[in-house]
Amino acid sequence: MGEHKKMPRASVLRMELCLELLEQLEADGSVYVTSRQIGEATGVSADKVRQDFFHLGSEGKPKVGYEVAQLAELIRSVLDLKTAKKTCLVGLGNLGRALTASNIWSRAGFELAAIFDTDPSLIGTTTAGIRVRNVTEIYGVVKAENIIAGVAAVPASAAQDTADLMVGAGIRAIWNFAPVKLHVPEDVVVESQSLAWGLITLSYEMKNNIKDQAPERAK
Amino acid sequence: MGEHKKMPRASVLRMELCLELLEQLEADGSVYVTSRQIGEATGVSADKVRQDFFHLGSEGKPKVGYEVAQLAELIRSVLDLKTAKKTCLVGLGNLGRALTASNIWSRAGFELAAIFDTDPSLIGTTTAGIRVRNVTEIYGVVKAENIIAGVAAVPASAAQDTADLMVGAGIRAIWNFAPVKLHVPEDVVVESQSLAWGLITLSYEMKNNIKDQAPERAK
DNA sequence: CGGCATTCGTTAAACAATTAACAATTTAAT
DNA sequence: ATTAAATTGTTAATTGTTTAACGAATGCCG
Ligand SMILES: NC(=O)c1ccc[n+]([C@@H]2O[C@H](COP(=O)([O-])OP(=O)(O)OC[C@H]3O[C@@H](n4cnc5c(N)ncnc54)[C@H](O)[C@@H]3O)[C@@H](O)[C@H]2O)c1
Ligand SMILES: NC(=O)c1ccc[n+]([C@@H]2O[C@H](COP(=O)([O-])OP(=O)(O)OC[C@H]3O[C@@H](n4cnc5c(N)ncnc54)[C@H](O)[C@@H]3O)[C@@H](O)[C@H]2O)c1
Repeated sequence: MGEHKKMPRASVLRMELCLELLEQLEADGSVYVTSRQIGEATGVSADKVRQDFFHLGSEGKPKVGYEVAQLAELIRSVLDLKTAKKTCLVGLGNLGRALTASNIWSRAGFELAAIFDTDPSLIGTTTAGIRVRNVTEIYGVVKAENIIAGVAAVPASAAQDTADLMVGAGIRAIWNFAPVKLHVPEDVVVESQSLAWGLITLSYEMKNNIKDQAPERAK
Repeated sequence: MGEHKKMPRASVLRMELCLELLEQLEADGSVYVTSRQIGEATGVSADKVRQDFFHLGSEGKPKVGYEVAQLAELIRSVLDLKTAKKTCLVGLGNLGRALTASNIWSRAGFELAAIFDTDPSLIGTTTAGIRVRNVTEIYGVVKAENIIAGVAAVPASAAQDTADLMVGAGIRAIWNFAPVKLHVPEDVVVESQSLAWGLITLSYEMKNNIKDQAPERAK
């Protein structure tokens, strides 16, 4: 059985997709699922699915497949989705509000515990049951509440300052939505996500797909 | 000079980041920029920057760098960001509202031209100057308005149906936010984007970074 | 019980992307 | 003018990911 030192990033992303399917299967009462079925449903080749599970240290039975509940648990464990991670949001603009209202936090073990902004008209209001505070309070709140992760949903011009504040307060991981490279100490993890990526790649693919007479085969 | 048949996907994503920087430099009045400076600002290695520009068919001058405006134009051209692409949104929930309010469309040449939903309490209301219509009207509207792209911001259970409707109406590209693999004809481009990816990878990285005594060097 | 078909775990080969290297080119300095 | 320093375009080496292959394990069927 394969031991996993570090998993390819692409595998991690696929695990997320796979877990989503597994949870659905679990809800539907399925007990076993094969690599082929997983591939069918998620659009990933069965080979790749098995290779990914190899990285995890897989547990399937030939001819039967993988036990759904057990596999889901393994993925949650490797991705560390079970341990609770208290999180703060900085910047309650359009994006911040959407994130606040969404249900994505708990799936990955994150719990939104504080919201900060600089806008006086927002400070003191309540969103999703959380009181919005002045960003100057971040140091004390993060320490007091033991918050370890932060989301930067502020304009690009304020992103580095926000990151510095977060790092100073002791935050170890930043989910950044501003289109800039954040400079942080080595022991702080940054995951940047530009929402525009999707549109840009779509634009490029559209242009190419129209020209291609032999488009990529679905696999 | 290198001709570009197909650019690596990763390069496309970096182009987006680079373009953001170039536009800022343009606004600041800079005329030239070197690969090293671009790398510095975007967090990409200078080598990779030059390799990416090689794919584009680069135009820099040794010792001087690249002409900012010209390079930006080249990227816009290769990514096809200039041609207008009329787009519709299906599903005006939390995510849909955030997307409607955001300014990401125009940068990539997309124009939000129609909004559809099934919720009677939404149909007929106006958001961002656009009247929300019943999704049953999609066929006629897409034809009449010459809409070529669609955003699926509906629950996972409705995503494939939505995709089928879009394809039936003649849409050639789908930006999908539901965590499912959409089955579409080969000549339709799908770009799926799970917002949870960021959190999942963050979770995995946090776990690994804490354990690592020799964390990845910033490059 | 004994073959047959299926599916897994693993290894190996093919492919793709990143990093490194360097000659060619341009500017600036002496 | 000539040299020195910087930076590009491009090729080569390295690294990483995906695809393919196949023996071993398992269930199924006669
Ligand atoms: N809205 C989107 O869909 C979208 C799409 C792509 C990228 N983004 C990026 O996400 C970020 C936020 O986008 P948005 O649309 O929510 O912006 P927004 O302007 O709606 O909201 C920004 C919020 O941050 C607050 N803020 C500003 N400076 C601050 C500071 N120093 N400290 C704390 N709070 C501060 C503002 O008061 C405001 O509430 C931007 O970097 C943007 O480029 C957003
Ligand atoms: N909100 C987020 O931040 C977030 C995060 C991660 C993933 N997602 C995904 O994005 C999608 C949308 O999320 P959301 O939070 O906006 O959901 P939501 O429930 O807030 O909104 C869904 C909208 O789609 C409409 N709808 C439902 N069925 C439809 C149909 N058949 N045709 C047209 N419209 C229909 C509903 O009326 C509603 O307005 C989901 O697939 C979700 O998994 C959202």
